[in-house]
Amino acid sequence: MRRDIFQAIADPTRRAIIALIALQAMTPNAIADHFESSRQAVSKHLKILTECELIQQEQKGREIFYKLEVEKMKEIDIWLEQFRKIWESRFEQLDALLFTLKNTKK
Amino acid sequence: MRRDIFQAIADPTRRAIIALIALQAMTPNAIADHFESSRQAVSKHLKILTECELIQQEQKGREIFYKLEVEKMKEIDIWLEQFRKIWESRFEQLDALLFTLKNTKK
DNA sequence: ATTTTGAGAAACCAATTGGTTGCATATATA
DNA sequence: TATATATGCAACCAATTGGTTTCTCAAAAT
Repeated sequence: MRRDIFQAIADPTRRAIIALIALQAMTPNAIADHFESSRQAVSKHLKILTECELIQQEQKGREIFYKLEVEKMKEIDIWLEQFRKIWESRFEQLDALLFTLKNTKK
Repeated sequence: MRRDIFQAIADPTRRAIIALIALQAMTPNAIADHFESSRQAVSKHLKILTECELIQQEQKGREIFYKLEVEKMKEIDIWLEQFRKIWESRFEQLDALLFTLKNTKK
């Protein structure tokens, strides 16, 4: 069952977890405190995020800190790149149009 | 049942459809020709993409052309922004470190 | 006018998902 | 040493998902 980053970020709770631990690593219990759902539900989300290497574990005694592998997020950025090209070129086209209008007005 | 862009791009077929019609609008049949699955399956994907306003319909006779609303993709870009800040600041930190090493070496 | 074609809608189905509860295990703490 | 705490794992469950087949309707083509 191949995990995929796009599937991982599809769930809103998972996106919230990612944002939560983006700045500092946290334990499952600490993370679960921020949500309605149970620790086990959060743990399942953490498992999915770990499987697609979006987060990493760091064991400290009996606690496990989960930290975001922010580099992995670049994969989404790379996928977006193709569309960014399109919306930017449209913007340039609009820009060129405005320039033409401005100059023909004189 | 609130549709969400992150859920929409979670499915690989849907991502492929998005990429396919990014440059030119296409009919369901034309799109389905590019995939293994049936036209009905593709139509369901198109429905989901329409519901979250990632694509738009243009009726021409009995044909319906689906075109990408590329602006909508910016929503993902905006969400990514917070993480881009983090990975860029890390890069700057690394940059600063390399700079320090280089200068202390002398 | 009849037939073919493009497409949405509905009914159905197996697989997956997000969640729960209960249990097992290892590490702290009393 | 006995107890409390942190966590993972497995079994189970209802809801959702991605898919199929069948049906209907409207627009072209014959």
